Amino acid sequence: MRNAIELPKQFNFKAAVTDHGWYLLPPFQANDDRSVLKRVEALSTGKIVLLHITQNQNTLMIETGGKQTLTREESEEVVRKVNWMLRLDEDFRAFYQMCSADQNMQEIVAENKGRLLRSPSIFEDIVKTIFTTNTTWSRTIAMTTNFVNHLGERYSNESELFTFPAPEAVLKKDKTFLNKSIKLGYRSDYIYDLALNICNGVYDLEELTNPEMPTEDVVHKLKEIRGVGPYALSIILMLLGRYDFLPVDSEFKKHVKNKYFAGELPPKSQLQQLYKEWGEFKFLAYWFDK
DNA sequence: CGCCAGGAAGGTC
DNA sequence: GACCTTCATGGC
Repeated sequence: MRNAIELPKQFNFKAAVTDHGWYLLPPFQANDDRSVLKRVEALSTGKIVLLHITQNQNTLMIETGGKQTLTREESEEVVRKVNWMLRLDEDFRAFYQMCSADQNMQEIVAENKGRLLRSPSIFEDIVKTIFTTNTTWSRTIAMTTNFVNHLGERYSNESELFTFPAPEAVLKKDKTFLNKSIKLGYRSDYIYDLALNICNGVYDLEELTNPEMPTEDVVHKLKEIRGVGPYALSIILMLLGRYDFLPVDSEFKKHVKNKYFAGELPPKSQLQQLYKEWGEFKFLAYWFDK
């Protein structure tokens, strides 16, 4: 089955997919030349589909694998989720205007960059962000792969592909399982508590996707999540389309130390002042400064 | 063995 | 606020 979405005039498929590392984490996968993005996704009806997403001129083609036929509602859900993942509705005009005025950011406008891939659900993005803290990228891939393969739903009988687990699937196991089998280490507590608070209705993550909500309110709610500190907060806000906060981590420090401070790291207060002229686009300014 | 990896929590002062 | 220690795990 096939769905088509008309793309914005300024759109770069490969950049949107690969300018952030999420496409390397299951259930996302890309082909060798990164012209196709795939993903197993569970729809709210319970049907599990394999999405095959690619660009054909000014149209985004979404094929759902196999012989499956989708109802109208299921098709609409697929389109809605792909729209969110690739940020097709996000308005980059103000950012591009600032880039146009900066000699070092001309490429961003010329190549229609700025969109960074995100997961269909904010739960998945928060979990994956916690998997990036205080560890290496290879461990992040390992944790995500274990998490998906042990707790996700299988695409089909012959398949080794799985969905990203719902919070309910996490609660079917205990923290020891998360620790020993999925090897989340001390993050087991964070992930279990997050899933528990979602299922209990303590957290309403969907409201965080509402663009009308003031950023300070989103920040306040995200800070309540154990495992989400300043770095993770910045990443999650970026994934929600809010670029006000810098992800000041070891990678950020390495970058600015070499590029702006001749190998000598300045005090923390000074780090937070970097890119401040970019206002609500500080994250993107840093991200594309690399 | 110790140190660190795209940190964060919980504690002290 | 600024600092300190501890937290699993794996790579080196």
